[in-house]
Amino acid sequence: MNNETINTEKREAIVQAMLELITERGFHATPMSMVAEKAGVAAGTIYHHFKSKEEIINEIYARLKANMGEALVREDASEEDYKKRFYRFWLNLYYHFIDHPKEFLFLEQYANSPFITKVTKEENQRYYQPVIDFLAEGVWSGILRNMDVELLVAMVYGSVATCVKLHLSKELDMNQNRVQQGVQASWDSVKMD
Amino acid sequence: MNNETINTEKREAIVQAMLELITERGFHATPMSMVAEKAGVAAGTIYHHFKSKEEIINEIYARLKANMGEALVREDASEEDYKKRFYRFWLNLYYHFIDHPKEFLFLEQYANSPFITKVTKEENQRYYQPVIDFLAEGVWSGILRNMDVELLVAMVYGSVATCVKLHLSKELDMNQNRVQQGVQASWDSVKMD
Amino acid sequence: MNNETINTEKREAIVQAMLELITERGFHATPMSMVAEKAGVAAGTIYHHFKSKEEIINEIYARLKANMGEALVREDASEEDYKKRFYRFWLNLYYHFIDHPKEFLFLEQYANSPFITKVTKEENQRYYQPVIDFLAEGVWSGILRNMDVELLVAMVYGSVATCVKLHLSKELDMNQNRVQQGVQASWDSVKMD
Amino acid sequence: MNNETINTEKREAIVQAMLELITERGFHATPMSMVAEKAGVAAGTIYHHFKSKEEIINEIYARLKANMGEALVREDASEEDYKKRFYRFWLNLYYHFIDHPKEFLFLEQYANSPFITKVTKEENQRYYQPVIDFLAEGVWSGILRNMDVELLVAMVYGSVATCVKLHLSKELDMNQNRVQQGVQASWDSVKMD
DNA sequence: CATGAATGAGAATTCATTCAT
DNA sequence: TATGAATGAATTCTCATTCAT
Repeated sequence: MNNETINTEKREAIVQAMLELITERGFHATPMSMVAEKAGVAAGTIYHHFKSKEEIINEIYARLKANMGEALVREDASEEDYKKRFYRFWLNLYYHFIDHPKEFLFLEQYANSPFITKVTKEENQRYYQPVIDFLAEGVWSGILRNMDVELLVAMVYGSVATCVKLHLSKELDMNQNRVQQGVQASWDSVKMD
Repeated sequence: MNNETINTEKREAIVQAMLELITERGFHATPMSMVAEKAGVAAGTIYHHFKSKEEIINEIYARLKANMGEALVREDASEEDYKKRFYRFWLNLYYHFIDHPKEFLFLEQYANSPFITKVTKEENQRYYQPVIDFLAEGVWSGILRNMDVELLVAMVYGSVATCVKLHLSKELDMNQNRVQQGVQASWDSVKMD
Repeated sequence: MNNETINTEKREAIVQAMLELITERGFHATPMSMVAEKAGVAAGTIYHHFKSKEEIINEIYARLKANMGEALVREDASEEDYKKRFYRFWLNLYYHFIDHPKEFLFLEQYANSPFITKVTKEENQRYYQPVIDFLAEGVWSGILRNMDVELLVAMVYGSVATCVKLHLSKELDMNQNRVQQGVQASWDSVKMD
Repeated sequence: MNNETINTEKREAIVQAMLELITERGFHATPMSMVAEKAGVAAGTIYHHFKSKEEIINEIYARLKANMGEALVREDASEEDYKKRFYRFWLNLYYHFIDHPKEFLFLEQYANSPFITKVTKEENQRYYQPVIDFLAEGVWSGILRNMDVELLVAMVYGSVATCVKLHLSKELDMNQNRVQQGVQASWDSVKMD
C-alpha cells in the first residue's frame, strides 16, 4: 500500500462519512466531530484534506454530479430511435438515483444552497451537456415541442425527481408499472403532438 | 385595541420575521435573537407564544399550506370544462407562488424536513383535498390517463414547482408564453391521449 | 440593588479577571473559560458585555490610561516652582504604577500591540495632554533643554518605566533613596544646564 | 558541502524564519507550520534540531544577546576619555538596534517573558559585563553620580531603548540631531554635576 | 404577558508535536 | 536526518432557552 493509497483512503472515508451524515441529518446538524468519528480519523485530520466544512460539500457535489453524468449516458446508442433514447436517459437517471438515494437527497438539498460555489457549479455542468444537446436536437428536428431548452431540461429532470421522491418517501411503491407511467407522462409532456 | 389584538400582533410579527429570515438564511443560520429583533420583541417573549423554534416552523408550515389551499381553488367553477379547470388550478398555484416566493421557498425547504411533525402534515392535507378529488375524478371519468392519484398529484405539483423555481432562480424569464408552455406540458403529461 | 448595578458588577468582574490573568499569563495564554471562571460568570456572559476578547483589552487599555492620567496630575499646583511640579508628576506616575503593578505591566505589554485599535489609542491621548503641555511649556520658557517634545515625553516616561520595572522585577529594592536618584537623573537629563 | 554544513543551514533557516515571524506576529500567532514553510523545511524537521518551540526562542535570545554584546564594545579604546567611551557605547547600541530592528523588537518582547529560562538569561549576562564594569568604574572614579550600578545600567539602557522605539514606531524621525539630544540627555542623567 | 441578562453545552477550527516511512 | 500526514486537546465564540424582575 503506497502513500497515495493511504491518503486516498482517509480522504475517501471523510467524504463518505460526510455524505451519509449530511443526507440523514443536514449540514448544520452534522458536527465535524461526528464526521471524524464515523470516518475513523481524528478531527484535525479532516483539515489536512479540506480547508473547511463547506469545501467538503463542494467536493461531494462535484463527485455526485460526475456520477450522475456517467449514469445518464450509460448504454446510449445514437443510432436508436429518439424516443427510445429519451426513455433510456430518463430511466438511467431514475434508477441511478434509486440505487444511490443519498446522492439524490444530497443533490436535492444542496444543489441550490449557498454552500455550493458558483465555480463548483460551473465546473460540473459539462457532465450533463450531452443530454442537453440531445434535447436541443429534439426540438430542432421537430420531435419535441418547441420549448426553451432550459424549460425542457427542468421539466424532464423535475419529473424524474418527482418519481424518485415518491419512491424514497415511501408514499407510493414505485413498481415497474408506475415507473412506466412516470416516464411516459414525462415523454408526453414534451413530445410534439 | 384590546389585549388579544396586541397578543396577536406580536405573534404575527414573530411568525413573519421567522418566515422571512428562514427563507433567506435557512433554519440553523437564523438565531432566535435575530428573529426577536426583526419582530421587535424581546427574545424571551417568543417563548410565551411558542414552545420552541421548531414549533414556529410548524405554525408557518400550517399557515402556508392553508394559504396555498385557498389560492388553489380561487375562482373555480365546477360547471366549467375539465381542462379549463385544470389550467385554472395549475395557474392559481403557479401565480400564488410567484406572488409569495418566500412561501414557496419555505415549503420546498421544509416540506420534507424532520422539523415538520407528522401531525402537522396530516392536519394540513385537507387544504388541497378538493384538488385531489378533482384529479381522481379526472381519472375515473376517463379524461385523465389511468395513473395512481398520488403519482398524478406529485407530477402536476412538480411541474408547477419546476416553473416557479426557474422563475425565482432567474435562470429563465418566465413570460406568459413560457408559463403557457409549462401548463400545457403538464396537461399533456396527464391527459388521456 | 438595581439592574444597572448588577450589569456593572458582572462587567467589572470580567474586566478585573481579564486584567489580572492577562498580566500574569499574557493574552494568548489566557483562555476565555479561565476569565469566565475567575469572574464567576458563564462563558457566554462575557459575550453579552463584549463583542470579542480583543474588545475587552481595548476597554482595559482605556480605563488604565484614564487612571494614569488622573494619578499624574494629582495635587498639582500650577503656582509651584517648575522643578517641583516636574518631580511631583514624575513621582505621581511612579507611585501610581507601584501601587497598581498590573496596570503598569498591562500597559507595557499592550500599549504597542495590534490589539489596541488606533481609535482606542487616539481617544485616550487626552488624559496626559496636561503633562505634555507642561513639558512643552518648560522648553518654551527655557527651563528645559530645547528638545522635541515627543522625545522629551518619551525620555521622561521611559525613566519612570525603568524604575518601576526594577522594582517589580525585584532586581533592585527601590527604596526612597533610589527613587530619588531616579527622578533626579530624569530631571538632569532634560533640564537646561 | 559536508553534512554538518547542511545541518547548520537548516538550523539557521529555522532560527531566521522564527525570528522574523515572531517579531512580526508574536509568539502565539506564529504556528510552527509557518516557520517550517518559511524556513523551507518540513514541520517534523524542526524537532530534530529543537526540542520545542520555546527552545528556539531561547536560542534566538542567546544569539541576539551575543550580537548585542559584540556591537556594544566595537571600536572601544580604553585610553579614550570616559565621556567619549560612554557616547560610543551608547551609540553603538543605538545603531546596532537601528540596523537590526527585529533583534530589538524580539528582545523587548521576550527579555521578560517566561519563555526565556533563568539559565538562558544567566548564561548570557557575560556579553555585556564589560560595559557594566565600565559604568561601575565611572561611579567609583567619581565621573558618574553615586548610583547603584543596576539602576545606572537600567537607566542608560532605557534611554537607548526609548530612542530606538521612537524611530521604529515612526513617531519621530530620529535624525542625527535628535540622536545627539538622546545620548546627551542620557549622559547628563548619570554624570556627576 | 414582556423583558433581556445570563446560561453553558456545543460548534468549527487550530496547532505543537509525534512517528512511520 | 528529513518528511509531512496524523493526532486530539484546546480555543473562541454562538445560540436556544430560562427566569428573576
